Amino acid sequence: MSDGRAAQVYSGESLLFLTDEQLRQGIEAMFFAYRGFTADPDRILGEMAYGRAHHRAVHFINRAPGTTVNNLLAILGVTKQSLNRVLRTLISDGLVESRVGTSDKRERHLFLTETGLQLEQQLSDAQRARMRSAFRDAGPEAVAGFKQVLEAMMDTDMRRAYVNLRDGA
Amino acid sequence: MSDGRAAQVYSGESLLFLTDEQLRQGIEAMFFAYRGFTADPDRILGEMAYGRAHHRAVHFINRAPGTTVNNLLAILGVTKQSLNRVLRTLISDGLVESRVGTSDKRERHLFLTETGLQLEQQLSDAQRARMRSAFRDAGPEAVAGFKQVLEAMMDTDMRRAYVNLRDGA
DNA sequence: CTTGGAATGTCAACAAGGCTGACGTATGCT
DNA sequence: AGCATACGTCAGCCTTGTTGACATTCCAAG
Repeated sequence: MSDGRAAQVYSGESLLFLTDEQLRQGIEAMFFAYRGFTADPDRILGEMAYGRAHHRAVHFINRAPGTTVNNLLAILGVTKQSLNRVLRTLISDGLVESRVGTSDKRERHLFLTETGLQLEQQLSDAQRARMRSAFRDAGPEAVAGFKQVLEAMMDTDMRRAYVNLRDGA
Repeated sequence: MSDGRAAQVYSGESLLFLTDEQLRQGIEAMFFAYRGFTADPDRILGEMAYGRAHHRAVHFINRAPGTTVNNLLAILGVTKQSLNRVLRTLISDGLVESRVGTSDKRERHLFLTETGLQLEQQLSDAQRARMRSAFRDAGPEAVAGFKQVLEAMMDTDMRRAYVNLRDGA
């Protein structure tokens, strides 16, 4: 199973960054950092009747306005029932608008309303503030490495979704 | 609120890595990567009666054998009731042993049994495999940056916990 | 020695947010 | 006409988080 020893043995050069110890550090760093990553928006959401699931929906609708439900489903990686519960509250609270598709009337295209945009701003300002601070502390080279490793850690489908969003598919 | 524009304006040199666009990429990278990060252990846990919470408990007990419940509570950032539910099943299933403290008999010290160690190995092998692959693809400099940014993203308390674990407190 | 507080465990109730399964409706395609 | 697709919804279940209340055990201070 574990080839950490092997990695150490092979490291005539410098594969020391692949030791089990280094990998464990990476795992724990992901765990603790993700907590920080979600902490600020969670605090804001906690004061309202919303949760992390609402944040995710609002984020990606803002990111790709007019996206369809199926599309969002694929990006979020949840079931339609799960997403629907969230969307229903967002729509009835007037944060999200659902428009019937023009070419294909089966599809619903999702948009943020003014209120929805405000919430998105509030949440992403909070989350960006932490990210900005972390980026600034670490510097541009570190940020490049950070993104490189994260991208390599994604499942293939998610990497595709990520790259599409990034490069404007 | 958002000072992304400001960052761009100030970037006589190279603060371009602090633009809102770059920060958004970082945010989405964290989101997608974390999904990959937990996917493999989740699959294994799904086949048993366990979930991600059990994984976390087992991981940190293995990491610091003999740790107390309070200690684990602080690291995991959940309530004792929540943790207790998980620990109870792990103990009654014979994966974790809880020993009354010698110096302070109020404390319970937690250890993995042989079976517990096996599960931990299985889970962390799976998780390390993905981390190793990502590290290898990205290379040592990227890994250094990855850890640097993640560490800067943590809450102060969690950073302390992380560093203590890393440096063997 | 008594008492207060700390550490732990447990019960009950609840909520968010996942899941599956089943079903209905509208629409599009062949 | 009939099948497939997109979406919504109802019902029920699970995990994992939360509060609040309360009991036990034990250390330490008075």
